[in-house]
Amino acid sequence: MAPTDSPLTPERILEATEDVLRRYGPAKATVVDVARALGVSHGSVYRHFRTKAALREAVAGRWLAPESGELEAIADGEEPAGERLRLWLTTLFAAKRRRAGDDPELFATFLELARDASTAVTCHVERLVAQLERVVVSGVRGGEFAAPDPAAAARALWDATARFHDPVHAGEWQKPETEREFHEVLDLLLRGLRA
Amino acid sequence: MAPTDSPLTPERILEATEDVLRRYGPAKATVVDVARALGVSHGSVYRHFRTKAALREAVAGRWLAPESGELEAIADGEEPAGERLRLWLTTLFAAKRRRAGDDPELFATFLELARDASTAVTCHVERLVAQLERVVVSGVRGGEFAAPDPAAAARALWDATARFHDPVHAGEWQKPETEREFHEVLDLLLRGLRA
DNA sequence: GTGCTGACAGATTTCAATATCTGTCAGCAC
DNA sequence: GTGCTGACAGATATTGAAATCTGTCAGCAC
Repeated sequence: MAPTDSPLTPERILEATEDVLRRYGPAKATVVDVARALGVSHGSVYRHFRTKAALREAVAGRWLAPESGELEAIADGEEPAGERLRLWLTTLFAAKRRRAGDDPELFATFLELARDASTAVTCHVERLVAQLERVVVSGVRGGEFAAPDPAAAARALWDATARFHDPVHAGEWQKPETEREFHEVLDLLLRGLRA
Repeated sequence: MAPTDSPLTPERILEATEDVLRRYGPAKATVVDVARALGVSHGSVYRHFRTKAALREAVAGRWLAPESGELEAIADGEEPAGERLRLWLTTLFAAKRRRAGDDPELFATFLELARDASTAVTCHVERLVAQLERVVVSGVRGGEFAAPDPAAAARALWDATARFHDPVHAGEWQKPETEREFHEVLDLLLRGLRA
């Protein structure tokens, strides 16, 4: 790739890293590849990101942010808590499934990071469980849900739907019966929460 | 290993295969190793099992059988359905966790087979979900549970507890908070089932 | 000083030669 | 005939030498 006159920013490095990851996948992508794509030496990349791991974390963070944003809008919406919960989980599952299909290489990166309990992924999960907790709390306030410990209930909702959002299960998401199984689990969980 | 005078039976081959898998793990264990342990040529092993995959399947079947037996006794017991369901799932989780710790190499074999959707593992899961369904049906009969479609409810119970029985999650089972999280999920699911 | 380069040491990965394994089968021993 | 052996072809895994990568840093250009 030819050198550019624009300055080398973290932002530009992250974009190039995403491209490289998409093209080569997490196993083959190297820092040298990223530098080559930017037309700079790899030493310059290390000026902005201390390690290769930090770079991958940053890419994952950028990739995860829109997901958590979209869900936040639902979690803090105006519908009844039951509706919101159903919509939130359905949207989460749909987003995961879409991205696993559209961006398999980036998704593989994300799966590796999840395996190592990376900071970016852990924080993302904490944010999402906190959103769930807000929905549960508002449902309890409105008399729609009964939950002595909303934080525990939110965590239980997260754990009970693991098969539909944990990337290790991504291979099963394509199967036609999965959609039905997801809704069965959702119904059972909602019945368990109702006052 | 010195040759024996006793005849070469499938049973003896399976025992030797278990030993070899325990010692070398699924990645390194070979049919030649099994034959060596038995003091015969590897051609003799192929007389009893058509392929290496068939041999691994048979080992997995033998390994899985006691688990499904123990759970069957609980599923078809006399206690109230709620108690039975709680005990069944708790026993399943405890058994998985124990075996993942005691026999890591054999457990890794089992994980590989689960990944490939092997016949032995698929049948095992079907047996277990059928047991769950019997518990749900008896709960509905006794007026303890409400479930329009017991088969779907059984499947939902299985899917919602995936994090606590699916071998891909085995790494998380050691964490101290997992026991509590399991019971939170269990409580939520039982509340969802109650009439 | 600021931003980048390119050479470097040690760790990791690649590649091709070599060895081992899987699955088959003709044939030996009983 | 029955049960096993051991050699074989093709596929797979191992190995060690060579190439590449990661992360550092002295120094060049501006």
